[in-house]
Amino acid sequence: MNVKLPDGSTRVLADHATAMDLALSISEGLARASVAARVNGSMRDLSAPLSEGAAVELVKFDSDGGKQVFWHTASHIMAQAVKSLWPNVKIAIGPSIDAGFYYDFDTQTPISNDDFPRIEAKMKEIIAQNLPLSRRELSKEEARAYFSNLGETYKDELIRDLPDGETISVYSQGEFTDLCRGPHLPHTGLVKSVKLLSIAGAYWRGSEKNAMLQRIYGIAFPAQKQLDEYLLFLEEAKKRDHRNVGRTLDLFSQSEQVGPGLVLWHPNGGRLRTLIEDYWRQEHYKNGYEIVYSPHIGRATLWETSGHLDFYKENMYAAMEIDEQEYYVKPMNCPFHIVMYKSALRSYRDLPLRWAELGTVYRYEKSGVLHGLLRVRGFTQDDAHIICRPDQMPEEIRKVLRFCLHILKAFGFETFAIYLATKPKEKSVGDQAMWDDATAALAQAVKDEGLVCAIDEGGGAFYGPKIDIKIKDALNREWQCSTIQFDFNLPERFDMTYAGSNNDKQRPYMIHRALLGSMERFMGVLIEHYAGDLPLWLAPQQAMVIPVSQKFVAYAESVHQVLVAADLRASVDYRDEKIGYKIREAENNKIPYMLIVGEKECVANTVSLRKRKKGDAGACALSSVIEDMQKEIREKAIP
RNA sequence: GCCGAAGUAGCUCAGUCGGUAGAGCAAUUCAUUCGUAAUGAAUAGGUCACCGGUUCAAUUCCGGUCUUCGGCUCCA
Repeated sequence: MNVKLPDGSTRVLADHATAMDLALSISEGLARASVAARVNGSMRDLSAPLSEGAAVELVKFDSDGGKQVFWHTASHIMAQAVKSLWPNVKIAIGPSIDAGFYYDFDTQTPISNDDFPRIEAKMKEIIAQNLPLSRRELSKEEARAYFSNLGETYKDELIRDLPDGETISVYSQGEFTDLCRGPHLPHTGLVKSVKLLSIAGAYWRGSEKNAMLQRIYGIAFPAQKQLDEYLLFLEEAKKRDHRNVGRTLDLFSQSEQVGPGLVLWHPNGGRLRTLIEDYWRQEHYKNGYEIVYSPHIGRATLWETSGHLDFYKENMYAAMEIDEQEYYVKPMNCPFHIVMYKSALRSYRDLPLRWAELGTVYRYEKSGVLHGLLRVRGFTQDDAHIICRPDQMPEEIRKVLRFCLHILKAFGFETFAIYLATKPKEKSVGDQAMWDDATAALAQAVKDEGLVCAIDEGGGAFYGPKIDIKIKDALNREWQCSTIQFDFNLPERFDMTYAGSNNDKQRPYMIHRALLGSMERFMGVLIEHYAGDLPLWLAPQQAMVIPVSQKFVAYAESVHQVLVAADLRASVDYRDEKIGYKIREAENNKIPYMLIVGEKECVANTVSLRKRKKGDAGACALSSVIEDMQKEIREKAIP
């Protein structure tokens, strides 16, 4: 029989040959490295027989699909190990994830990380046995009977919910059998290295109403070296953690006394935030926005009109009474902007209006979700509302998307993942034509910018479709910051209107958007992206003048004066310490420029330049250092 | 909110099978006046998260609360 390979060539194989046979016919190395096969576009076991004319691609670990198969098998191995150590444990689900795998268990006695070595040892035994994974297909009834006999009630429930008549596949390795669509590795021996990483609770089927299961996360690789590299990566991520960097750079803190999810910005963090905000304001004015301010609280009637007291109350803080009137702390800025809109009659000639506010909002977030700067209870959104006519809408969307990317790029983010969320299936407001128009405009804007987006079908808010932009950081992790959302709800609720050209009442379109998301989250992401090594234009401290000894303090001070006069953020390390000590500290504090001054510099009227992480660069004229710095600032150069 | 783990000096962490605690770094003082990632010595610093209970005695055991961490759910 003939099969087609990805390069377009065909290969002749014996009848009933498998993908493994194909691999072996090409090379033994390929056979060893293959984890599965993509046959006519779908993933199959290497042991599955091929059919005449099939298009076959051998999948190795280094592809996304290969990793999925590999980690999925690893999760089965973990489940087998756990079952063999605790036979009464019930197994739930165990998929591969972006990085590794997990398996959910229902356990009588809790498993803890102290048990990881035992589980890992057991897994290694299973791996060493090179157990083949074999696939079997059962009818729904057979499968249910099989798993309920074993007392695996979760598996039974999963099968129960599959469509009738569906063929159900199970995979076995040794004495362990699991419900699984597959495919899997041909045998357990391919998993050369494995490490369990963490354990956490997880609801069965992700619902708070269901039982809490124990989820064990792990990672595995075809070679020990890859595991070592991955563990190194985890360490790197930990080093970048904005909570640690924030402490060492003295950017911010949180306090039990102040309350969870509330951020204290220290002078360094305050400086960074001011720099971001100043740039943000400047760019908004340049791009046709006006900046507005609104209060932190508003009367209950405002939130009744907006619908927040109906739909968002659980996220809002309790009312406070002022002069026998109820007031609420704002969880959003939009109602204020709308009331502002309504403070005057608006004409079609006035639109579009683009109103931006660095609006500080407070939301009750469940205690368990708080996380450093990334998830807090009080935060400042870089919010804006664009109020426009329907005919202006596509252009406004294009503009806001372009503006968004412009701002994000200025901060050094170059790659994005864009998601277009469409009309939800259940509840929504606004007629279908508006949804279609708006969704099409969003999709078109993404296309016009030469970008691609993933469609999040039904993922929109009930009040309109949206685009979410996730930025990818230096470690390729995605962070949600920007969002561009249509709102068909609030203009209606507040009865926003403008006078059309015939003096008829028209309803404007309203778009909410945040570019950075919130100051808190964005700064958290920024810190992790740069691991604290901020670009010069954002560095709270741009230069440190370091006198070699106390004798040169006066000269150091004169250098400092020149830097300050040039609008650079500099200080002098006056301390009576050795130069190595002061340099070490400046490096640890991620100060971009160190200007060392001693006898030589004092005499020659120069400075000795040392750039962050780059080491000694020798003597330079102070003026040329300043020029370099100013250029670097102007260009927002990436370190 | 739920599951699990944790909270000891400013930071990172030891420790006490119940008899009120220790290191390194940081800080302060003194000496040193130094050339590109840690000079030396001394000193000070803790209601062992908080509140109860058990006990002759609790930082240690028990209960509750708060906070943090890892997840789940949710989300800027």
